[in-house]
Amino acid sequence: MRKKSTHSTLNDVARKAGVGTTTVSRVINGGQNVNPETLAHVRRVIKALSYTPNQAARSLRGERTKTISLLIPSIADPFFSSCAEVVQSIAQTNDSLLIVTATHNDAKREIENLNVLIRHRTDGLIIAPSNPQSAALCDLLARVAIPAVSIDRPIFKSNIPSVVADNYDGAFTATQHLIEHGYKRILCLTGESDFYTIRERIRGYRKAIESAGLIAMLDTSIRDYESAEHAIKTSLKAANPPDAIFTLKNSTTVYAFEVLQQLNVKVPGTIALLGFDDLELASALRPAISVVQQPIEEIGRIATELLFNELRGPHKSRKSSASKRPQKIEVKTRLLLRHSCGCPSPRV
Amino acid sequence: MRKKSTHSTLNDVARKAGVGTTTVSRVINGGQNVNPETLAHVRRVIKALSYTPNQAARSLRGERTKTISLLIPSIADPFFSSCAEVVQSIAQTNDSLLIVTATHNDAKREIENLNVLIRHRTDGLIIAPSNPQSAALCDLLARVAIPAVSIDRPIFKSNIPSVVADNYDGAFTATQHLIEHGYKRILCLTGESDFYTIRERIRGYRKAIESAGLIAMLDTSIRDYESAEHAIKTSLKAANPPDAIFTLKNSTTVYAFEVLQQLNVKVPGTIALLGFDDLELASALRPAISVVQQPIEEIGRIATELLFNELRGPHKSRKSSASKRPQKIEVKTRLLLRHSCGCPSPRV
DNA sequence: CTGTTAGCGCCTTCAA
DNA sequence: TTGAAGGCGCTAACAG
Repeated sequence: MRKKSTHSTLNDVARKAGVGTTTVSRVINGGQNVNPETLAHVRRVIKALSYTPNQAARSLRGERTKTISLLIPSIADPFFSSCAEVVQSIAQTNDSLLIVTATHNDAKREIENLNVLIRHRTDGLIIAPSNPQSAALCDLLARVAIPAVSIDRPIFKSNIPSVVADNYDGAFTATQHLIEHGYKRILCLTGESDFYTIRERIRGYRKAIESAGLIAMLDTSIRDYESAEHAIKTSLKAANPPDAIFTLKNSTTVYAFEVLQQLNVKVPGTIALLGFDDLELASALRPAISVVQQPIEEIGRIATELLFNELRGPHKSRKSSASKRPQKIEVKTRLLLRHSCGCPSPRV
Repeated sequence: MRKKSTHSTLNDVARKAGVGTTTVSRVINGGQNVNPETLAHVRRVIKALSYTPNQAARSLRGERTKTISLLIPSIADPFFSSCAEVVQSIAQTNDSLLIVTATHNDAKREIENLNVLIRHRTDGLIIAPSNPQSAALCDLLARVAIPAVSIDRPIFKSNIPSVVADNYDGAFTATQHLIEHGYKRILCLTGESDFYTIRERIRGYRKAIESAGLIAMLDTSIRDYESAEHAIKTSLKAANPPDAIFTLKNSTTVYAFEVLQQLNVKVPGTIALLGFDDLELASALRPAISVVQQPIEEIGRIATELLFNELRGPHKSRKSSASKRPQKIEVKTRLLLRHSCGCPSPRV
């Protein structure tokens, strides 16, 4: 008969302390209504046995599992890891653990991960949906009534609240800034244009361009350095080459920067550059790259607080105040003007 | 009488299907020894009820919790988030979830987090110990017999295996490289010098310097841009200014780079620069920064595989083959020669 | 203030 | 091939 587990149980403690299990339970839950001496004694035994309550047993009784989960495309991505950092920190404040899974923007993996998380009865979900339209995701989320908040991208056709950057406004403002610099031919390089965030940014760019009576120049073909090189070279050789480039995502910004550098194009002299999303070393580059900075930490913070609010106050699920839900919180971005857009270099 | 939980249980399924719980249990565990028709029927009911087994109940019976945990200083740090990415991926392969907690190199938080993880009965631990010497950590880890592997830094006085970069060798090789370039006065800028990794790198630097008959120039005062500026300015004004700088951690490298740039010092012309740890945009900077690259993914991979091996084969805990444990696996670093060290710029 | 008891959902003997 | 029953560790009635 080998021991099931190496951990001692509440029962062990009770026996060894010569008290009932209830008393021990009271002790580990704050020690209300326990004789001070008994309390001290039991505490001593607990320490002696290095007893730690078993969360599984508690969860089984219907309590929370004290875990929340984060479903993101990638953990290594600075955007999402920054987000994870604040989510974890707030989870900790709420006495909860954070489970992280990576979906790699793959709907199938997303569902699989979600199922595992459901099996583990995680208390709540923060999710950057691989596909905002996914019916399978909505169904699953609706079937198990597990509190969820989406980040970075909304989940359409569901009443799951979402916290996203104001991509439209960010791109609009950025484009306007370029226009104010006097640039007339602003080329927009997108990267995968099928993402919600990218589409929103394109919308913003378009709106600003059209409002100014300029013409939109969009290239959605950028995938890597080579495609960026091709796109930029081509546009430079055209009759009306661009005088500014607006890149819509991190990797595209880097490719564009490297290509321009490689081609010895003067930035911002010949072509200005402005990117969506901040880069770690953007200010150490020459020229320092101006960017639209997303409020990552804030997105993570708001989403997590929303989630824990939901967990604390089990909202009347359908009626009444819930009727006006499907909230979508858009957090404003910030335009970080460094040098590549044509602004004067700030002193460090 | 409100329902305890919204989830249906194995019992619900059994009742609805008109079979015993055992049969349902068999079905969800592979369906061995079940009449094909019964099996199909039960499966249908399971689907109809969107039944998902409750992991807490399984764990309570003594099974694994199917979770492993990562204790790292910070999730946002690219080094550790890259590591987390591969750990999560391997965990997934092993049908396990990954819990991540941040210690911020604070021993107290580390212990607290660990206690929570123990309460959750996590199956295993991957930990970058805040302090390799911590007795409290060792004690705790020894008391609960929970499989653990340390990364980035070893845990001394314990038989927990560790997977770390070969910091000594990396620094040694890097310093030698600078020496081969002909630099005679190589200044080493450390950052917090009380960390294991930094100390190892200092050892490597020293060894190379001394082997070459040069004299070590060490500055351990770098904490931010200002301290870096002060340190570099001071050394430049000295009788024998350095002709190369070797920085021992990421942030220090960036500070040094910015200071040199600010001071209009020609790199690598006047002073060469080489850093420990790779930077996201190191190759986009001018000059592109040469670095010692740590095998992050490999460290994460090896550590996680070690952990799951341990979990699979509950090793005869003390005797026999275990006697030669306390393994310490040192993974070789890679010298990435770009331009700042004096090497010719590689074409992109 | 304290103890007894009945499950929470699941798996695993043990019988049939 | 199937089912009944016990127990994993814990907490919340419900007595004393």
